[in-house]
Amino acid sequence: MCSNKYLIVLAGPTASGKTEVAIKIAGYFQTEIISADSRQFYREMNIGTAKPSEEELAKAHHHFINSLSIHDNYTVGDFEKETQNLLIQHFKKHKIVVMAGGSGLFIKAVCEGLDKFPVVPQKIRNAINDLFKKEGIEALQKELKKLDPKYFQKVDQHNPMRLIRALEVCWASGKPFSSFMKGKKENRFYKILYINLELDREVLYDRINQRVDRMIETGLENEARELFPFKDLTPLQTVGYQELFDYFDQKITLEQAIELIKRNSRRYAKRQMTWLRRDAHWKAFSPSQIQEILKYITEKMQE
RNA sequence: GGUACCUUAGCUCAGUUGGUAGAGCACAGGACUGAAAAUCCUGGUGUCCCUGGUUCGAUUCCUGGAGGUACCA
Repeated sequence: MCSNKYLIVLAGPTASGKTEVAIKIAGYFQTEIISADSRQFYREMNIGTAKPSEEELAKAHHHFINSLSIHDNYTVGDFEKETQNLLIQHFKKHKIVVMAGGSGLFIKAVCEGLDKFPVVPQKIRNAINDLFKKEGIEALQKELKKLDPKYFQKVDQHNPMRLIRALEVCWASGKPFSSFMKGKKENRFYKILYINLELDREVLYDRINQRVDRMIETGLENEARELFPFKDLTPLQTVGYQELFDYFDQKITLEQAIELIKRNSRRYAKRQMTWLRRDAHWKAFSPSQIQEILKYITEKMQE
């Protein structure tokens, strides 16, 4: 397919400098930014998600940031759909757009598409969660083995979330989960440039640790305290909040919570890098190589 | 200054009746199609403080250092 529309995907681990680089790219090409940071969508979460500041948000239009409440139910499927609609509109007038974020699955959904699965009523998920709570993972394994033996062979059988997800689709549709999996990549109507920000591990970890200290200084504890009543909501299953919730519950001290936020952020960054590593299409830059990045994009668009 | 105890992985420590060692955490690698900042799997990374002695062989026993902790002066 021939297209002169370009989606610039800017990824990289947390604290690698995506926000700043994305704003510079958007500024240079006079375009907008689509966020692919699944936690920055939520209005109620600010400091802990390292959301762009007011000042940064004013420099470029950011889509999806502050678009949701923590009380909303939102899935990566919704994100894929909304982003496609947005891109259709956007590319009518513009040639290029930037998508920046660290949520690998969300990026994949936009770039390659997800298979279509039936909508699962909340009741069904609750029922399966109850089953898990009462009878353990063995019950989930047994049930999935029965309903979708093909996927059961493939799935990580020790991972309750994988099992629950597959089972809820089986229960909701009456068909095996694997029957919905076509595994075919979507042909997008735009071209995609994959850019990945990389830093030495030591430097990255140092940035993460310092950023956590800054979050604490700027009031993360108060932000988390206001969200404490909602600590069981999915959006709050997030590094930087769960640790403080444990502190509020007097399970750990504040100092311990801060150390854990740092550690869990480092681990999160490591998982992000693992996710990005599995595809070879990333072109790596350091966050300071703005000129090189702009040049790379410009050259690619002329090809 | 004296006495006692300690020194083993990045950290806290266990252990080796003398055959070069193992836990927790930290860390590393990986998986991952609607909970994804979630969830799950795998992995010990080492001048056993230094020096000399005994011994086939010393991280382990003995001498002498160095550093640390506690108590007594």
